[in-house]
Amino acid sequence: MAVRAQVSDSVQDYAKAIWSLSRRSAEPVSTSAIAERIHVSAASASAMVKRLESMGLAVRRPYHGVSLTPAGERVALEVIRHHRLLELYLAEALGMPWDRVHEEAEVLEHAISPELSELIAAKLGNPTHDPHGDPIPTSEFEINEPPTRAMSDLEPGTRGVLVRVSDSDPAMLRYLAGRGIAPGDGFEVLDREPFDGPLTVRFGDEEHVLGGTLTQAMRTLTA
Amino acid sequence: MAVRAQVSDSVQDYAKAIWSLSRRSAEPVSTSAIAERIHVSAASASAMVKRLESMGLAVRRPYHGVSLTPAGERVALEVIRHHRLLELYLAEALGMPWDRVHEEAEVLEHAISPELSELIAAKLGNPTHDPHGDPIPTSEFEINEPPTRAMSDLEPGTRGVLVRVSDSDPAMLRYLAGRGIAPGDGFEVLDREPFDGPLTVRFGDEEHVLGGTLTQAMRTLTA
DNA sequence: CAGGGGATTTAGTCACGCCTAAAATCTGCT
DNA sequence: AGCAGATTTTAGGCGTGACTAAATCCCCTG
Repeated sequence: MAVRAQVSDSVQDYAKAIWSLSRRSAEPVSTSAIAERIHVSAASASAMVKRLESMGLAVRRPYHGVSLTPAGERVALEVIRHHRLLELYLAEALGMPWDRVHEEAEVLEHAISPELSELIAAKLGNPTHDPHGDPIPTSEFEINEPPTRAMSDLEPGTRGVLVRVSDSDPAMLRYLAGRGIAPGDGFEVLDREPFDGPLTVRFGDEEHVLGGTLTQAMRTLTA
Repeated sequence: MAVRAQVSDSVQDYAKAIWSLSRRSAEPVSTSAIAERIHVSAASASAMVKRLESMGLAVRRPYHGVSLTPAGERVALEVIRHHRLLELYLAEALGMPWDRVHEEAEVLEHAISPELSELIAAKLGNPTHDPHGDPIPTSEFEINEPPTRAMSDLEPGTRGVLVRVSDSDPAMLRYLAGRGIAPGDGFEVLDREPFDGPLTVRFGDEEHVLGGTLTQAMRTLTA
C-alpha cells in the first residue's frame, strides 16, 4: 500500500471518476464505466486502476469492480472541491458562460495550488454549494452529497430539481438553456414513454418533451 | 518543417526560455543556457531543441546555438502573455503575495484557454505593462520590449529602474522586499567592487550593498 | 452443466520527456 | 598545428499513460 508514487493529474482524474460513479449505485465501479467516462480504452482503465491500487488509493476485486479507499476518496474530493470552486469563480467573477465553465475547470483543477484554491474560496465567501445545488467539499475534504438520480429513471409524477448535466456537456447545456432550462430549476415529470422513450417534463409553466439520451445525462435531486 | 505535432507544455517552456535568453544578447542561445534555465540536463535540452526544430519553431546550428522562428516566437509570446496577465491578476484580484505569484503563474500559463486569458485581460483593463514596467504581449502576440541589463553589469553612476528578478526567485524577492526594494523602483549605482564584488546602490534615500549573485539576477531598464 | 457472449485483463507497442555515460566537436593556448 | 578542456550531441534507459490484439474470466441461457 501507499507506494508513494505521487498523485499525477491522470490518477486524480481516475479517482474523481470512480468517486462520481460510486454515487450512482452501491456497487463497486466497473472498468468499462470508468473507461467510458475518461474516454479511454478498457485496457487503459484496467491498468490505471491497478496503479491506483498500488498507491493505496483504491481496492480492486479483479473482474468485479473497484472502490476507493479513504485516501483515494480524499484525492477525489480535493479535485472536486477545486473543480466546483473554479466553475463558480469563472462564472461569477469573470463572467464566463456556464456552458464553457466545466471544460475550463477540468484543466485548471489540476493546476491550482492549495493556496490559490483557498484564496478563491475566500473571494467567493467560502460557499458550501454551487448555484445548482451541488455541494462543494470542505477544505478538509468532507462532503455530504445526497445521491442524484438520472431524470430518465424517474416515474411520472415525480418532482425534483435538475442539479447538473453529466460531464456538463456544453451542447446539452446550450440546448437546455435555449429552452429556458438550467441547472437549479425545479420540475415535475408528467409522462414517460416506454423503451427509453421521451419524457414529458414541466419546468415552471412550460412543458418539454426530452429525449432519452438527454434525460439520462440529467442528474436530479428528488424529494 | 511544421510537423504540427501539437505544442506541449514542455515545448512551450523551451520556447519561452529561448525567447527570454535571446533578449540578453544578439547571439543564438546555447544548449547549456537553456538547460540551466529549465533545470534540465544539457542532453535533455539538446534533444528537446531538436524537437522544436522539427516542429518548425526553432532553427539550430549544431554545437553553436539555437534561435526561434517566427512561429516559435509566437508560441513564446503567447505563453509570456498568459504568464504576465496571470501574475497581475493573481496579485491584484486575489491578493496573492508577489513572491508567490510567479510560481503559480508558471503552472497556470499552460492551463488557461485563450478565452479565459482574454477574460482576465479585460478584467484588468487590457494592460500593456505589468506593475514593474515589463511589457505584456498584445493579444496578437506582438511586443516591444527594450532589452534589460543585469544590475551587476552597470557602471557606477548609472540610474535605472529594477524591472524584475530572474525567475522571480521568491527568496530573492522576499530579501529585497525586507529591505524595502521591489520591482518598479528606481535606483542609482554608486559603487562597484571588482571581481564580481558587491554593488553599492541607492534606492530612494537608502543605500544598499548587494552581492554579485543577487545583482546578476536583477534585470534593469536604464535610461 | 456446457457453451457462448460480453467484460476484463494481459501482452506487446508507442510517444513523450527526462536521465547518465560516452562519443563528437569546438575553442583557446602553446 | 595540435592538444586539453569545455560544450554539445548521441546512445541507451526509464517511467507514465495511452493504444490494439489476444487471452481469460464471469455468468446467463439452453
